[in-house]
Amino acid sequence: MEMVSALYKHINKFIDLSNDEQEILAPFLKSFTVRKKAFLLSQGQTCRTNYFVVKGCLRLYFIDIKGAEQTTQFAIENWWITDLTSFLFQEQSEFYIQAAEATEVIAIEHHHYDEMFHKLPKLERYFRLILQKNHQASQRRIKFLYSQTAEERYRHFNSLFPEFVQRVPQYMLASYLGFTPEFLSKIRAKK
Amino acid sequence: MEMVSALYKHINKFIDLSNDEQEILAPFLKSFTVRKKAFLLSQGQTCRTNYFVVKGCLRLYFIDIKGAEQTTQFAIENWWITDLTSFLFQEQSEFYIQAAEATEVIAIEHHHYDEMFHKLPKLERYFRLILQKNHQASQRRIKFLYSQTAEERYRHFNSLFPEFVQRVPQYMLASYLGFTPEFLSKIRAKK
DNA sequence: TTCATTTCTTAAACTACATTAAGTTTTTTC
DNA sequence: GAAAAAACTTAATGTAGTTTAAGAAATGAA
Repeated sequence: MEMVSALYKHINKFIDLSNDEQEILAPFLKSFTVRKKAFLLSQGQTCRTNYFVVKGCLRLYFIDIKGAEQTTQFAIENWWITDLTSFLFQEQSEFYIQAAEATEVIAIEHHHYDEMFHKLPKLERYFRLILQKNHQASQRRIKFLYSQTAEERYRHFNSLFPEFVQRVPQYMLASYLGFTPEFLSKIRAKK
Repeated sequence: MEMVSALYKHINKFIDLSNDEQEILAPFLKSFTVRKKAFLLSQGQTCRTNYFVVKGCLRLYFIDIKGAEQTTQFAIENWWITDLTSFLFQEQSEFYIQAAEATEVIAIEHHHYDEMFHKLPKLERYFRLILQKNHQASQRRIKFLYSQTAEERYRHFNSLFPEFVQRVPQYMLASYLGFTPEFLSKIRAKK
């Protein structure tokens, strides 16, 4: 299956997009492959792109004051990912976006963004629904961060996404869950 | 100024809403006042409403396993607040929404939600932009939670929102920032 | 204007998790 | 398939923040 049709398929889960409308959208989309560990954004650059993951896995992270990588977000199949602050205001990013695996992505450029919504107002609804899901996910994530211990967060995440836990290195997962790789080792060691 | 006009004004910062369109929207809005400490949602209820704060302050919190209140969100003037998971899927909420001060709110009911977007598709854009801001705020918040110590988070928040810090009790602020009220006292004591 | 309630403070004892450092295993590369 | 690089483990030591508990201050109610 051609890459962009994965996005059309996803959009059609939320709104009805006719063939004509797909053709209007097409020129705004660029699809390509990134290999494992390649960067789509680095600290200091302006984030010019919103990425849709067709296949594979991207992660958003920053380097904290102690020099450690802090992964704040993963994006797998059918998720969008970007540094929204940098993307919206076209200012320097403090984040990196990196491929955690070889990944197929579809990109929409910031300089096309307004035009795209202008030509296809229907997409307002699609992105509203996507952002609503995002917001919902954020609310749940904050709740877990505030109510569970490190060990509970790991066990909970592991029970929700057992296959995903296998896909990424433990040090990425540890920082995503808010603790150190050493502590994750310790948790896994018992039982 | 009448309450709902505060919302129209806010909407008009993002999209153009004609007088006619305002009249279409009006029947979907209910505005009222809640007094300090009153609840708009309690754990176990289904969240049927999305709230817009005209004036005052609402907070979203839950009770953790140890019985402590964990404030995960505040909403002040011109912010929307709801338990999105409960609101979207009309399932039992694990949260409380409580007035931190006497508060003027505008409410949109879940059973009007789809109809509202149907009659006023323009609002898709408004809510997309609002949710985009939300998502951006979430990304920044997660970054701060992952990179700063409790003390740094307090000082940073305090420098960004000095007036707000005065408005709410310290125990709400402490849990919002992810630590105990006792620790906040300690931080404030030094210097 | 007093009594009750809520909020804030202080300090000692405790703990979940971080840090450091060295060694081991796994994966990648050529 | 050997060497290098990346990822993971283990364990001792350290610390930021919690817990508990009691008292003080502020706020609210009658």
